[in-house]
Amino acid sequence: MILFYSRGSHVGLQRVKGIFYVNTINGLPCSSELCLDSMNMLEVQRENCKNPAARYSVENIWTNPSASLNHLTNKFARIQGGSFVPASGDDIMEVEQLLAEPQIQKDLIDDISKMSSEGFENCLVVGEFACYAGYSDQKTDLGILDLDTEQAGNAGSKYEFVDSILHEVDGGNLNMPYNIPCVCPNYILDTGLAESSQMDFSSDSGTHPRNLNSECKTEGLERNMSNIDTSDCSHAIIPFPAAKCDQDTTFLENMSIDELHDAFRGMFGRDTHVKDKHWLKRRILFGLENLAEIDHVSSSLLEFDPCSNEQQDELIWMPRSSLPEGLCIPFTKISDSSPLVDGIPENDEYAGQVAHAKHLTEVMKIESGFSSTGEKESAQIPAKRLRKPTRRYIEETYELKTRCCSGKLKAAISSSRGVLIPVPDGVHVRRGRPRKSNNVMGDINIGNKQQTQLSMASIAPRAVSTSQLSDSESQNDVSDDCGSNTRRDKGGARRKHHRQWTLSEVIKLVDGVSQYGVGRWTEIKRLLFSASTYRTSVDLKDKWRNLLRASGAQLHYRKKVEPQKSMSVPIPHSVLRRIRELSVIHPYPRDRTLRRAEGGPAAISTSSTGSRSIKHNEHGVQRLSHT
DNA sequence: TTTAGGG
DNA sequence: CCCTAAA
Repeated sequence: MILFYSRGSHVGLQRVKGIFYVNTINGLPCSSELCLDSMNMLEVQRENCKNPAARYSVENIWTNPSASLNHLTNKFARIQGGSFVPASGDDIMEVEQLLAEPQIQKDLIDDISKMSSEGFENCLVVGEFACYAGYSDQKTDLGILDLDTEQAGNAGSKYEFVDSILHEVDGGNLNMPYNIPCVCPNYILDTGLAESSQMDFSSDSGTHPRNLNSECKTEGLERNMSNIDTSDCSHAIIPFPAAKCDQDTTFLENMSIDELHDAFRGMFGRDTHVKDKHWLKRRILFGLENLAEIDHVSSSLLEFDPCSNEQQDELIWMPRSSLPEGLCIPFTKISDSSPLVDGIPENDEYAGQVAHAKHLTEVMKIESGFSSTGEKESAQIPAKRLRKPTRRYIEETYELKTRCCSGKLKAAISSSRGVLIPVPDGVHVRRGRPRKSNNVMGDINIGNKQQTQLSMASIAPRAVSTSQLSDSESQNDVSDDCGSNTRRDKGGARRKHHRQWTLSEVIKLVDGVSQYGVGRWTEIKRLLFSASTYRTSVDLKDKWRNLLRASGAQLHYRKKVEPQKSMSVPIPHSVLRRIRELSVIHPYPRDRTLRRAEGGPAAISTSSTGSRSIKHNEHGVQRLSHT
């Protein structure tokens, strides 16, 4: 059985009584567990659910399509014969693409369908494995899952398809109301990189070379599928070791259902209610086949038991042979930093999921979750297909998280019907300039009506320190960030916090202009203002314009030297003079009229050839600045 | 994306 | 500072 993990995703597996639970994905705990027993079985189990009725398994899909399986999309790990093989980047599909582009998904489906129609039904394909909730009535077209049951005993059955989503997708009706957050944000992953590097998987890659998927393909597929391009299906197909079952089925032939159940229980430590003999036989055989190997694998893999209260549990991490370096994160790390559900009642599934989504800050829409009791399916046959949120959404969510952490929440999240909807900035927050007052929070004045729509907007007043900005350049150059919350996203944002220009900045700007000339704002910004992130090149330009005005360089025709009217930061005359000189050499306003107004004599006397004179003039400027 | 210029 | 057109 193959489960997918997206490129860079990591799955933490825990083995309990021969069943492998996927308890973490990308280091984040799963709210719903993916249970993999030692065979080709996949189960979905509610977390912390003691109710056996709420235990979902593929058995149900196999035998009872109306079983209340909640939807599950997984692309985690590649597992064959009980060995855990991380899929290499080449033969997995980008989950993001899958989720983002339905067309791609359709392509995959087309591929699979094509193969299916060409007689490759014997392959096990778990691409975008989707389990269906509320898949009711007699419509048992769960893809090849049924086919599996029917052909389990066929001598030629070596592979089987599991494509439970094809029909629905083709009908444009794919329902995935509940997504396991299999793709975890990278910025969460990043937090644990340093620690994770300590983990050593070197022995794994060497110990289990046979687990590499390339071999998986060569073992079985190329034999029977040599005539097709394996790249078409390499992401999804593995050999299914049912063939060997056929060889040994004889000794199980005579067993009754009950006996098979006993054997099943003895092997997997749990009961099954599946009545299908073929299914039971194959599973038992498969379990026998792979038990030894699994034990070997689990013992040789890195064992990591964060919760060591259960002796038999082993946390197994994927070998990182084909994984990006340093992406494995100890489970405890993440679980510590991002609690799954904190402070939320366990039985409140919805709230828990919302919290889950919030914690993951991941693009996760929850439309319908597990119902706590067990009644579920009929009520909710959601009609919406879950799509990967747009990049915009992700960014906003990320920003939201960031701002949440910094106490400056400006976006609102409103939840309706379980769908998390990010409210872009500016939708609810009135945009506008603060009134003439110095109230920096002026732009936070929000209409009451709109404020009611803010479900969780808390705009923490921040200490305004404009007046505290001293002239010491070092201080004001280093201190930034806090007030530089520039938000230029369309749709409006709050006005950038006014940052007073200090004298040092002005001098720096003047220097920059003298060095690089007027108009090279980007260059000046990069070379002189690289430290101050809050000053953009546009800011420099604006400031220069203001300086020109202030220095009276452009206002010759008016009041000549109107010294600083009411500048909060008085600019020394020397600097003003320097600005004037520069304005002569680098006339900023290209306007002819102004140019005429500012009088040419000075320009002619100091400079003759425009740009050439920059350096020449620079010295004069420098001298001026020192005075 | 950067610059110029109006607001 | 913001916004936009233009390059």
